[in-house]
Amino acid sequence: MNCNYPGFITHVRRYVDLTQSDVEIVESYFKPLELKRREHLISEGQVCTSNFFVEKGCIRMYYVNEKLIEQTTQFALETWWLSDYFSFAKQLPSQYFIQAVEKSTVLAIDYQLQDKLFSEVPQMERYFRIIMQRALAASQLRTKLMYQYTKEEMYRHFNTSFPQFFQRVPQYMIASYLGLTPEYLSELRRKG
Amino acid sequence: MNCNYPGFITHVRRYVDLTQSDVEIVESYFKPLELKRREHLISEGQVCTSNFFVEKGCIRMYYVNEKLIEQTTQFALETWWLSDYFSFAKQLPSQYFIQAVEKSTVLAIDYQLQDKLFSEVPQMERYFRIIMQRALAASQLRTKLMYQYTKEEMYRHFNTSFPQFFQRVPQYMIASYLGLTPEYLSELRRKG
DNA sequence: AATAAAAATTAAGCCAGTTTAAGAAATAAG
DNA sequence: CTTATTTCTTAAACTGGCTTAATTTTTATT
Repeated sequence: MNCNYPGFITHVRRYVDLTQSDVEIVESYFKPLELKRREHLISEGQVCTSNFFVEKGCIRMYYVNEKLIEQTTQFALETWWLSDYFSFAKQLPSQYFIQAVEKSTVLAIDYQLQDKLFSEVPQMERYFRIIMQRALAASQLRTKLMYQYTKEEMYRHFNTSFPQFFQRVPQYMIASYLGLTPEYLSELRRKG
Repeated sequence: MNCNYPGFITHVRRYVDLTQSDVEIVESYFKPLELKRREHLISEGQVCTSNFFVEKGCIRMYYVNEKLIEQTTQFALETWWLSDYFSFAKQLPSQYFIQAVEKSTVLAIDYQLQDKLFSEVPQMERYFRIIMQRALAASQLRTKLMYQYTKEEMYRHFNTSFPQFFQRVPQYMIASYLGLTPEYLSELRRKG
């Protein structure tokens, strides 16, 4: 395949057809970002001007709560999109940080350029329609898990569903994402 | 405006342009449903074949938990879309019920017809891309509130942000949606 | 290899919110 | 208007998970 971002183009082609010339146009709209571990894509107070696609690595979104603790609200691994969609859609300041959890490669599409891309390659509007719907489905599923599981069950579910994740991400971030304290997560791990 | 579903067409036109002939095509794809209070649109085990737009009234999505209690996960008022997007996108059985909370008018677009609509009126693909992104933004906001607020704060926030809602919806549904027991909600209301 | 900084563990005390159970009030149905 | 059903309230006992604080382990830096 003749393209610069094979992970990304393969992903797009799972949902829509792109000719070779489409691929070249599409790629020209995306900016690759090489991120060191713990490097930030955006910080609280900035407008989230881009939507981010994870080519390689892992990023997270978090905010800092009133006790000055980082509360992780989302992770994104390879082939996942992540953004503060409120800030992105309205171009208003974000309350979040978006940060690389480990060394990562991310593709960024700018809010300002999106519409131009859609008019040049209409399939990309379809691609994003499908991606947004899929993200919404994932979000509904997660909401259901948060209602139906106890904190202990959240841990066990997450641990058995994504065991590799525990190797890649510090425990305190996982604890925060699951809605429990690091101390309690530690207790649950000991229990086995 | 010359159309059958003015609430809906006005909403679409907030996001994309439609000619009069577009309007006629679009409307032909939607099925109006008149619902009595407590009438169901879908039940657990069925495939959620439609995406629902609330013209008038209020609908909710809920599942029945292991204690046989109805757990409400979402409400939709006028101009909001609601569906089980996992079941809808994959055409697999749903774990949810979708029900009218009060007498309602809903427009349904069928999964099977969606793609035909998008090829006839491409602006509708754009409309749904925007709607899905907006729903995702709302979902991210809600997730943040669930992390940062205590149950008492959830109640107070909801109560001051949507006071009319308390008049329209039984308290036990609201309690469930906010993630607290009806007993505790009652106690909070007494406290004022 | 030595030092500093960050992350994870352990344990005791505590409390926000649940559970249980019974009764009162509101709404719907005949 | 009467009865049945659904919804809401009250209160006491209970507990899952948090807080606090001190210690150990791991990771990063010089």
